[in-house]
Amino acid sequence: MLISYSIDNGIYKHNLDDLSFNHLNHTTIKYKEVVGTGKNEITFDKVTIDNAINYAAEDALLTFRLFQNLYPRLIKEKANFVYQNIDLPLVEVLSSIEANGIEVNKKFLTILSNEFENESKKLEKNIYKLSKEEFNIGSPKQLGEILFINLKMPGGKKTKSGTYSTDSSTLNNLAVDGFEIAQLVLDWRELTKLKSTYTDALFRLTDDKSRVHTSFGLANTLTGRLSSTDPNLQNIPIRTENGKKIRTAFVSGKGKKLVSFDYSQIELRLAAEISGDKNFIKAFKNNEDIHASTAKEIFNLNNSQINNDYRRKAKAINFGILYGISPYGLAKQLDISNTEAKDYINEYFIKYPKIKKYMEHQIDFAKTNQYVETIFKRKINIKGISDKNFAVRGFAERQAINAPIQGSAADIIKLAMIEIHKEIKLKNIEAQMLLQVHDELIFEVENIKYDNLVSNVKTIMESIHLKYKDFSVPLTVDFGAGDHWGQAH
DNA sequence: GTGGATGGAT
DNA sequence: GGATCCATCCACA
Repeated sequence: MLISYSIDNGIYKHNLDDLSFNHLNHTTIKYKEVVGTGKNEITFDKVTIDNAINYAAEDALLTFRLFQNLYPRLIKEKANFVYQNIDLPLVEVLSSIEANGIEVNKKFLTILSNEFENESKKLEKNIYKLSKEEFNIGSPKQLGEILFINLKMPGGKKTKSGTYSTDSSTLNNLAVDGFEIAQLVLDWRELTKLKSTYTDALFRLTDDKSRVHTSFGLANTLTGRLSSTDPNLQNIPIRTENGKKIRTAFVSGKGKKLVSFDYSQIELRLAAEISGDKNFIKAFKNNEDIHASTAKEIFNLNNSQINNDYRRKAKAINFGILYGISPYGLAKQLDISNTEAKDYINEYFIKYPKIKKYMEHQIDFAKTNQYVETIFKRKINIKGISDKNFAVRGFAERQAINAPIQGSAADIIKLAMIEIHKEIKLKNIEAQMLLQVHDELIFEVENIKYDNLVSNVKTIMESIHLKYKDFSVPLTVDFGAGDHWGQAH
């Protein structure tokens, strides 16, 4: 468990009784205090059983200081709802998730690790053949010199620090131009990344029951999302074929299943809800394919005219909107001209006028208040909203647009987690919450309790927000089950 | 030890 | 020059 007390980003207190000490070697207690203009940070790292008593003594001091210095501001800044009803009760839930851990198949991890190793060794040999010399492929500096000096390839762009850029888009361009070595390096990068960051690291972090226990950060993010470390279980691969294999290593115990529930398009739904855009709300009420629906609107298509290319473009714009897109960014994303991108965005704002209003309002609000807020009034401070530098200002503006959406989604799934945790206890459902991945919750459940879990969890996730606020847009949850995470998702 | 480059997720 | 994170590696102090 990783808890911060932070005034910048919501305020938190914890009670020692709330914490599980089953996995103290995974426990980091972090105390952050900001008073006036000074910043004072005390970090307790890797608390062990031996010093738990000392830690308890420290905690009394921290709690005292918290109430003396921070609690008055908590009230004054009206952040009390989020504190009392979301983040504080979530502490117990996270503690339980961390203690549960999730089982991994160590044999399979070993097989995967060897497979990745062998494949990357082969690639290495082929890369050296083409480069005519051996070098450290993992060094961007050496790689850049090989490609752009020795082999004289075109398109060498320097990074800030003066080395040649060798990121995936650069290498991809070279690969498309027929430079075989670039594709080999991309493949090599994928395999070595999977091995070092995932298969080997996960193996190393298992306990004596083959389970891994992450630590969740409750106050590490600007928007109110959780974060996950040691290992980070919120970025397990899914996009590539090799990456997907990693998810197969996360398994359920004998006689049990892993069940995954995920919110469908929650951030776009919240954008519709917060902005009040009629067109968007209608599409969600009718349970339409939202990207196809957007394609119809902005390209003026009928049902028979929609194809994957239109849908892909509409999807990129929808996601771009959430992030406060610029025509330049969209152009790059879709590989189209700036003017074409600008046309798309203009058309978008014509069809979804309240979205445009929302964006403008967020920027105004942030300029006036130096913060924005989620549906549940979580405050998110925004720095640089009036900066003279357009890059700094633009960044702040995009934060002002994105943070309430991302943060509201975080609030909602947190509320659901708290309620589900209660419900599982109350109804004696033999199931454990294992993971949260921003819009997804994963459980391990006795086979015979599966139906009970599904009906309860789905209902809570889809309706918990209604306890506090009426919504125009429905929230929907998809679920799946299997013997491993890949199957459940 | 630390910052930069890179890349994994939502 | 699209938001939020975290881990790994290299290179340099």
